[in-house]
This record gives sequence, structure tokens and C-alpha cells, in this order.
Amino acid sequence: MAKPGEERGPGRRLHGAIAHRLGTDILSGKYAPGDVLSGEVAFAEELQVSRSAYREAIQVLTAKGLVASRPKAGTRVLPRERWNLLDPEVLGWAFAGEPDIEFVRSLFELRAIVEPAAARLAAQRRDKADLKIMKTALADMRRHTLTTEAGRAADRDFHNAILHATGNQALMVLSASISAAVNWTTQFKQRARALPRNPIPDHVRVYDAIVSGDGDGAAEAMNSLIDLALEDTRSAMAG
Amino acid sequence: MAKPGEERGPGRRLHGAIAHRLGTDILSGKYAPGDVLSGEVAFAEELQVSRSAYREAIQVLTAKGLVASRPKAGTRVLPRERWNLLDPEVLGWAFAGEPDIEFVRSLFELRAIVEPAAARLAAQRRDKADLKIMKTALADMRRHTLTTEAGRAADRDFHNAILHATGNQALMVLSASISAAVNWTTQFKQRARALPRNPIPDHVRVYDAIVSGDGDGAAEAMNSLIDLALEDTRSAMAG
DNA sequence: CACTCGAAATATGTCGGAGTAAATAAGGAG
DNA sequence: CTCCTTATTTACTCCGACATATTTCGAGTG
Repeated sequence: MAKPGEERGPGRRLHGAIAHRLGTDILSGKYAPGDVLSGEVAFAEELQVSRSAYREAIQVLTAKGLVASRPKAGTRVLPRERWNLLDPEVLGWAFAGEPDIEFVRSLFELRAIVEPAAARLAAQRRDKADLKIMKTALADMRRHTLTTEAGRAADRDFHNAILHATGNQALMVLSASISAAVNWTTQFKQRARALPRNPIPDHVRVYDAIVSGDGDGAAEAMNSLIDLALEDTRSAMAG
Repeated sequence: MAKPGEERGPGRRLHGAIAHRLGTDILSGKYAPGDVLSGEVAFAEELQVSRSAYREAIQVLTAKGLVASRPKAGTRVLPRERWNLLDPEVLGWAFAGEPDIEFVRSLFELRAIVEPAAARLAAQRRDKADLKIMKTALADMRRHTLTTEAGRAADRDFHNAILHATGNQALMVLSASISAAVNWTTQFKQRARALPRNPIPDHVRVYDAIVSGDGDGAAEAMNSLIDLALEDTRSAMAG
């Protein structure tokens, strides 16, 4: 690699850049579970960084369950089950290269489980502030399409507002992961072709049900919304 | 504090011990969101450790979204929404002291959403190996009660086996979090009083439904199992 | 010959200090 | 009063040495 500084974006620290590089390498399969990384001194020298910076990067990966180090034995990649795949940063690393189709499928399945239930709870517990956020998010989605970053941000805001309206902390944390996944997949869809369907009506149906406090309706509307999004993604990946 | 070595368990590194201490302090509210920690040099000296060890601990907390540090501004505790509360280690820190009742409630709500759906999928996709693991886990639960660590481990194994049988990676990762939560809450129930209900029959009903491929039955059985567990926990906390 | 115990080798873990870069705050020029 | 420059504080990075934990290999013993 060239100078280390070239590979890190603005604001990102050196150890963060190293963690990003190693993380994407692990998620992409360049280092497989069970593999033992080169020794600290050797690897740090290869990356042209100090041992301290390298070690701090390894601590980050260790905290996310990707690797584990032991004296004399070295640092080895842990089995996939130990990976914190719902960590937003890990999720980003997973989608940095070509995302694993099977993993995307399992994320959609999780969405299909969590979000309709969340919509039901949101319909029962939402307050005026929540509804206001959803309304403006919908308006922003109409103004900018999903082809723009602003449009995708509005989409994320809408889904986040629903999860926030449930008042459930654990669901809110999942929201970070799920919205990250949604972001990556919508971006992925755009990469392939123009979005074949107008997503607004589906979102409006969810919103209307939440406004009127109709839990079952909100759950069902959200369910069909996810089904349609899944279809779009599938056809984009297949084509 | 006394010698640093006294506060770390076997196998746990020094920076891991520091991360554990700071993590529990943050989760317990000793350091509130927005608070700025003392400078590296001062805090490291206060903890009687080197800056390297302290910094590596901070990297761990940063990776889990608990804190963020910037030059000149210092290291500050992030708002709760940024915390990776589903990280198994963070979950452990949350239950190290007196767990927040509202948080426990939200975890049960997440369980009530995810596990019935997982049981439904497991009933449709399980193979013989999955069933075998569930069967032995049930037998172990019968042999040791939930008052013993072996019994709680068997309980975890049973729930893990269900999530594993779904073949869904994202659900499997959630399993680590949820089983950790289940573990902590069962332990918490024991702390208060003897378990008032025999949990075996509920588990057997779930198992039978999964064996016979009855998705709806598995989901419903799991749903009532969680309801009962929630009641027990609630009465234990209230008492 | 097999087996146990112990010493050496090796990689991670810990340490303290020096120097760099970045962000805020203070001060001066316009 | 505003804007730009400067100064200081703090985290960030690097370095080299020492400590500690495991594995491995060898010597001693039954």
C-alpha cells in the first residue's frame, strides 16, 4: 500500500482506517475464520504504521467479535457466529464490497419480522411529534427521489421515526442496524437500474394506519412494503 | 483503587478490565451522556495504568458506541441512542448493577417479537441435527433446574438451537444478545426467590410443534412461554 | 520407552515519554 | 463589531524497552 494517509478519509483516525481495512478484508473473506494474522511487529511494519496504532485497530475488531488474540498463539479470525454483524460499522464493512446475497436475504427476513411489529406498536403509542417527523420525511421523499442521497436520508428518517415511536430502546438500537441495511440495499438497487416502482404509496399507507391508530393495518401495510422492496432488490441483483 | 491486577479476572487483559470498569460505570449512569471524561494522562494515572492500556480500553468503548473522543474537546459519553445495547458485552455491563426495569421490559418486547417468528421459521426449516440439540438441551433442563448454571446453560442452548435452525445469520447474531438477556433475567429471577413455575412444559410444547413442522403452533407456544417468563420476572422485580 | 516436569523461545501485553496534528479559544487587525 | 491570526490544550501517533503468558522442546525420571 502507499502512504497510509491516502487511504483514510477526513476525520477518520489512523487506527480507524486500519480497522476499516482489516474489517473489510475479513468480511470479504480475504482472511477466513480460523486464519492467523501475521505477528504484530510484522503486520504493523507491512502497513507502515506503528505497533500502537495497529494494536488499537485490533482492539476495535476484537470488540466487534471479529478476532481474538492470545499471547504466543497470535491473532486469529473468529468463526462467523461470533461476529457482531448487527454492529453498524461491521454492516458497513459487509456492504463495502460485493454483499453476500444470502446475508442480504437474512437481513430482509429480519426486517420482515421486526418492522411490521414495530409499526403495530408505533400505531398504538405514537405521539404528535412522531407523526410530525414521519410527515416531513414523507414530504422529503416526494420532493427528492430515492436516486438522491437526500431522498434515501428521508427514507431512513421515516423508518427510524416508526421505530422511535415504539418507545422501545432495544428496537431503537436495531433501527440503526436496519436503517443502515436499508440504506445499503437501496443504494445497491440504484447501482443496477432505475427503481421500477414508486415507493411513496406504500409508505403513505403505513403512515395513514399509524395516524389512525390501526395497529393491524400498520403491520400489514409495512409487511407488503417490505415484500415489494425485497422483490425489487431481488430483480436488481439477478439482472 | 488498589493494584490493578486485583480487579481483573483470569484471562482478562488489563485494557479489557478497564473497559469493563468504565463500561459498567457508564451503563450505571455514573458517567451520564454528554459528560466529558478526565484527560488521558490524568485518568490513566488515576487508574494506575499506562496511557496505552487506557487508550485501548477507550477504543473498545468507542467501537461499541459508548464514547467518542476528539482532540481538544476530550472524550465524552455519547447519547444513549448511539450505544450498541445489543452488543453482548454491553448487555453484560447493563446487567452488572441494578438493571433498568424499562430496559428489561423493552428486551422482553423484542424477544416477544423475534422469538415466535424464529420458532415459526425453525419449524419449517429445522433438520435432524437441530432437533437433536434441542432434545438434549431439554433433557439437561430437566436434570438440572434453572437454579444451577448448568440449567441456565441448557436453557440458552435450547433457545440458541431454535434461532440456529432458522438458518438466518442476522437472527443468529441476535441470538447472542437475546440469550445473554435471558441469562441475566433468569439469574435475576433466582436472586429474588425460587422460580414459582416449572418451565419445562412450555418448552416441550414449543419443541413438539417444531418437530411436527407446525409453524403457527410453534409461534404461539413460544409466545405464551415468553408471556409467562415476563410475568415471573415482573413479580420478582416487584416483590 | 513413556511420562512428567521444567526451561527456553516467541508473541502478545504493558509501559512511559517525545513529538505531531487538530480544534477551540483568545487576541489583534480591519 | 466582524473576521482572521495566533496560541494553547488535548488527543493522536510513534518509538523502544520490558513484562507476562503460552507453547514447545528437552532433560530427567519412573
